[in-house]
Amino acid sequence: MTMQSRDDPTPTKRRGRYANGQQRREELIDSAFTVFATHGFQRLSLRRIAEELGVSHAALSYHFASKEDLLQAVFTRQEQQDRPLLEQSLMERGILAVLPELARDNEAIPGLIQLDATMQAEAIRPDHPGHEFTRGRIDQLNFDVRRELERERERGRLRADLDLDLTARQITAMARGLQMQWLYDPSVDMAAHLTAFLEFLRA
Amino acid sequence: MTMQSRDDPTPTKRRGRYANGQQRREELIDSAFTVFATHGFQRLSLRRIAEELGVSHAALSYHFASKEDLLQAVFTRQEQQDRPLLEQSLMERGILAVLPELARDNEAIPGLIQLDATMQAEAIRPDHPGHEFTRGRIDQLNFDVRRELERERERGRLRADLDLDLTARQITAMARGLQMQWLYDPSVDMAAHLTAFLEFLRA
DNA sequence: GTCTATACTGTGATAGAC
DNA sequence: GTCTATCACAGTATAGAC
Repeated sequence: MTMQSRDDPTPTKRRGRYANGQQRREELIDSAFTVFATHGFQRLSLRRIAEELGVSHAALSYHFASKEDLLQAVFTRQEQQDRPLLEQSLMERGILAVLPELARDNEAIPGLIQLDATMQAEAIRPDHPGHEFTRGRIDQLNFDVRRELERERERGRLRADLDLDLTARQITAMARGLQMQWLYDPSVDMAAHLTAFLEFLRA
Repeated sequence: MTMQSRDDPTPTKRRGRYANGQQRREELIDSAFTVFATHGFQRLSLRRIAEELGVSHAALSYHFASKEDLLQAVFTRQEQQDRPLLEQSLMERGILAVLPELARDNEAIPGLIQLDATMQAEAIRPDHPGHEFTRGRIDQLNFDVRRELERERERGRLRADLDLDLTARQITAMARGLQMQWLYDPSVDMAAHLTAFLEFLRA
């Protein structure tokens, strides 16, 4: 269950209409990723983003079907980049130890966290173009967390009486809520709040 | 500490420019409140809202300094309406019992919950006109929850080893996160997740 | 005082020139 | 393939009718 909700054309070429616009697209995704992660993305608009990337807004519109498409590409890129290292950490130390660290790491990329929170809120509308994508990310996260909790339980590090579906959702919900509060007040210690909660879950 | 962040002119009259536009404003707030709570507010725009209320968008702009001003007025109205009953419930049964009920009540007004979530995400930008207002609401909520937790502790219903500031934020964060997930999937049982968490806190 | 009519700026999207 | 030119719609502001 990988839930690859993005269309992924074979890396070399496809999509008939153009020969290798794919490569240009990848370049733009990388640039956008960097801009969002560092510069912080205040006042997000296609024209402003394009300006940062040194292209026209229409050029961006050519490479990405919509603004939503661009943002989704950035997130998919991030996920793919972080996945290997994350899986390794989880395997070695378990989610109970890794989760607070993830929260701390996120403090280094406020722009992406803000973008994520904004996207998620905007896409609540069922007819929003990014609705299914975002819903899929939420489900996938809950699924992944649940799986990691199972592993912890197998290792005897988790209380035996927990409903793992429920617990997974509690964790992802609290993490989300803490992110929002942290965005409004950077002195909020996301990791500390998560750690205190995870203590309740330990065997 | 009431944190009355709205300007509140004396009920009778003030504001020099008009004699009693205040009353018309109140009417519009009531109508808007009803529309948001029931109709669900999909595709929010001043023109669309005005259409629902049976006035022109310019008329709305006359009574409210900005779109943000209108939305804030709606939320302030809701808070003032619910406050007395809420305080009574809290006094009688305590937050540990009332919170899950509140979550259930919220399921009856998805439009307002969605509006709330959207506003909160949009106002993350420090230069957003609603930033301070929203930040104030978050702080106020954490403050109120913390106070109620203190009461529960005094009544001996709460574990003695809890950091109440931290616990309050855990609660509000999880509640927020659950709301978001529920907006994407109405089968998510917010009350059940909250109840299970509050169990950890009981003496 | 309240509202209609109108216009200004900035947004995301897109048809068609190159 | 790429990007210019243009579009429809957003929030906001204001002039003037009533």
